[in-house]
Amino acid sequence: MTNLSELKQTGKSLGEQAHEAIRDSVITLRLVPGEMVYENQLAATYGISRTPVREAIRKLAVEELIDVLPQRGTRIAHISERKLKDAAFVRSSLEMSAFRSVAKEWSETSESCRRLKQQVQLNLAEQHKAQNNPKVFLQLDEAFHRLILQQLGNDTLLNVVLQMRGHLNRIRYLALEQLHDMERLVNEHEALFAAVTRNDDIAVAQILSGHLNKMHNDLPALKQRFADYFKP
Amino acid sequence: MTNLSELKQTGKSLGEQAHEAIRDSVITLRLVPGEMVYENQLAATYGISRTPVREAIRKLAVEELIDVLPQRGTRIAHISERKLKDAAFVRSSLEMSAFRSVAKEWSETSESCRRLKQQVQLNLAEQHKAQNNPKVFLQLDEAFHRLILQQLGNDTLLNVVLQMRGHLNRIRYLALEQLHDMERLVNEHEALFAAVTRNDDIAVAQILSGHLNKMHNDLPALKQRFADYFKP
DNA sequence: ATTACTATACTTGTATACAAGTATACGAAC
DNA sequence: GTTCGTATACTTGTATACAAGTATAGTAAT
Repeated sequence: MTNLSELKQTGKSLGEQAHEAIRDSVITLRLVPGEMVYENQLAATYGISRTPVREAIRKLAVEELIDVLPQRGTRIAHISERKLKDAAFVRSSLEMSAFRSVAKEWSETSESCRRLKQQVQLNLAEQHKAQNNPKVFLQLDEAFHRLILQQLGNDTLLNVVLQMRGHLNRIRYLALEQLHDMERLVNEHEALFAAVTRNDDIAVAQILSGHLNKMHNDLPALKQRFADYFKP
Repeated sequence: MTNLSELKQTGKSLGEQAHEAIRDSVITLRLVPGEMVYENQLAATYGISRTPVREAIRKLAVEELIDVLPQRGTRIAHISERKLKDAAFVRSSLEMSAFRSVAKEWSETSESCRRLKQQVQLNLAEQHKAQNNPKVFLQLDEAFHRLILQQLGNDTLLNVVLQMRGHLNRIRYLALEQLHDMERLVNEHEALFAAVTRNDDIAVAQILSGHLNKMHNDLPALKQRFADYFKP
């Protein structure tokens, strides 16, 4: 696991570092849904005091990744179908608007568009190479969406999408080994970006709409297999 | 202003109460953009210690309503045109999706739809009566949008919209006295809801799209008049 | 006068001490 | 055996003490 000295690296405050560390642990399921954790325990784990740990926990509670039970402890949030559905709706709405907007304003003469195109093409090439490595592929998938969202220049939107993806990614990590159809996902990514570069925002909406709904297929099976992780 | 004992009321923790109190002060401009505040000072104001004040401040910093300058103090965030633009985009995208979805699933036979209809009609009647009271009208306006958003049953989306509105409302409070065209806004609200109740999601999108862009008209004038409040 | 240095009085960041609420184990009463 | 009450060992909530960074005022050197 993560020990104390691992945190002492950067210029960030202990609170921020604890936040990132705990958040990552929750999303990648190293801290399993439903598990109880305690401020003292986490503080000891990271070799820091309760204060920065509390700060981290409060932020994660706002995100609904953990539940604070007053005077009783802190629980890693169960995976909630309701929350998944809601987060998917928000993410979909925002990515749809964002991608369409980027498509509408795409121009090969724009410097930023050209730079983006290079990065995306690099990313897509790596996606092809990572077909047999689900974890790497998942990160490249994330990076692809992020690259295009960044082109919009709306950090607020980007942060909301990333927050939603925190919840959605928990089930993707749950289904890591079952991550199949990677080839189809790459193809969709390529079709999506092609539509962007020819200013075809209608096609973008069409492709993206189908693309984002892929994940829900495995849900029933996952819910059965990892019943303890889900909200009753 | 708010004193200490005002906080001791409810079952909520001091941290939550401080968060609500400070947040409200920021949005209603009692704490003016650009002003420096200090944890000790706020703690003294509310008659509590620094700990719950810090908790509140961290949450507000995530929302970008305040800036924490390490070892220097805390600044009430300037009004940023960039942030306004970004927040408006996010809000618009989400309300558009939400309203359209509510319109598509509207049914007069549904119990929840009938209940909502009653509440909305009551709200619209009050909007008519509040034509000469901008502050009340603003709250009714908020309530109208909130009522319909709640019908979607997506708390996550609602919370994101409310967060965006925190930023957008600061300029509405700035322009309180100039809040004109209230009659037109009511009419738009009525047209909007009428479109919802006849399942006309296309009209909903059309009306809402124009409706949400109204606020930006006054911006240049406000920026000139309250230059200190804006980011340079 | 200007510059460079230093002391100082702030600030937030972090650790720790204390208050208060919750669940449980245990035992007495019945 | 069951129930009730109580002590106890936890937890988070809050207050305070201490550490460390920042800006500034003042002073000495030039």
